[in-house]
Amino acid sequence: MPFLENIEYDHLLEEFKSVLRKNSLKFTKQRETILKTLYNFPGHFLPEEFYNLIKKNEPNSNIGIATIYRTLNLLEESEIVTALSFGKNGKKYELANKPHHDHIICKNCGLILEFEDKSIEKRQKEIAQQNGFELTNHIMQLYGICPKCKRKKIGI
Amino acid sequence: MPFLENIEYDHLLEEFKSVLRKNSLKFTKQRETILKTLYNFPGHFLPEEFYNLIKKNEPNSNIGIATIYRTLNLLEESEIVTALSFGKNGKKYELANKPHHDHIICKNCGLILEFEDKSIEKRQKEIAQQNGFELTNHIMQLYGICPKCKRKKIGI
DNA sequence: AAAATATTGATACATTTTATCATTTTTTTA
DNA sequence: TAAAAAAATGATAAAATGTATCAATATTTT
Repeated sequence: MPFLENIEYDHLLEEFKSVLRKNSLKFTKQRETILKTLYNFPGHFLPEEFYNLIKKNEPNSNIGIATIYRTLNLLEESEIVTALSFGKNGKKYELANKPHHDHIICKNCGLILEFEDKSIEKRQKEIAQQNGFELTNHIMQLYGICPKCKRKKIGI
Repeated sequence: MPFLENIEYDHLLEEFKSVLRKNSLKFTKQRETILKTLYNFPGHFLPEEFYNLIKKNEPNSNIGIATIYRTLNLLEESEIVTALSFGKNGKKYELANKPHHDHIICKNCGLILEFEDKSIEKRQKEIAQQNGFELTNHIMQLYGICPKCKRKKIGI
């Protein structure tokens, strides 16, 4: 049970519990399993991928797909997970407790890299202000061809 | 028939025809109507909104919704239109023949403003290079609360 | 421990997008 | 320019994705 000794995870768990309390929601086995899985599997998952991941790794949990959708929505609203939406697919979810970052995505193989850039963030804030907006968050995705696919000379 | 004398539109049309020729596709009334509508109605439309717009403005065209989807996908692949995807809705389409720009979106009322920023574009290119990517395009969407909604003090 | 409240899984339903296919339109060919 | 070839169309079935419903169950409050 490495989780019980993991400060980072414990912190996350407390944050989630706090959100639940504030909204008079309940802390359930399913919600805990979902959070734990998000923590243990860094990456970007569609709800369905997530569902399968949990079925495989927590065979006894028996979580319904509806609960996956419900919980991911809840976690997104609480800003504990971030949703990425691109391409033909629906939204992909990832834990938001890491420092903010954006994504570079390979149009050929779907590889996703993460990066962050303070100078861009700063400009974004300025631009929002210039337009009278109060900036809450942003999405930035760079698309291109990754080194591997470039070598393979695969066009799009 | 102002289109016949409109250089900008003619150019767009030629571009479209060129894409069609290259792919052994055919230039049809429906495809022309869709391109024309995109040109005449700047904005960001869902396929369904687009469908209704055409039904209203070109009552004789009688285009099926499937053709709207098919043509928007084709135009997107050809980079003649750009698709924006955010929130719970599907993709919104707009003509891509204007200078590149990004979007600020109000989380409350859905208002979309456009902007461009050369310094961000430059950084993006650098970041892609640092990661070995060949950058082809990007999406950047800033989210926040627009001035009007701020005044109304409507939270999210 | 009982009552109150919220959650769950299963699944029906809704919505959005794509696939199918007979018919029509466009383009090519001779 | 008419016939043949190729592709597109509209209608609609089917798939894909996400949400709502509801009886049963779990959690929290009292």
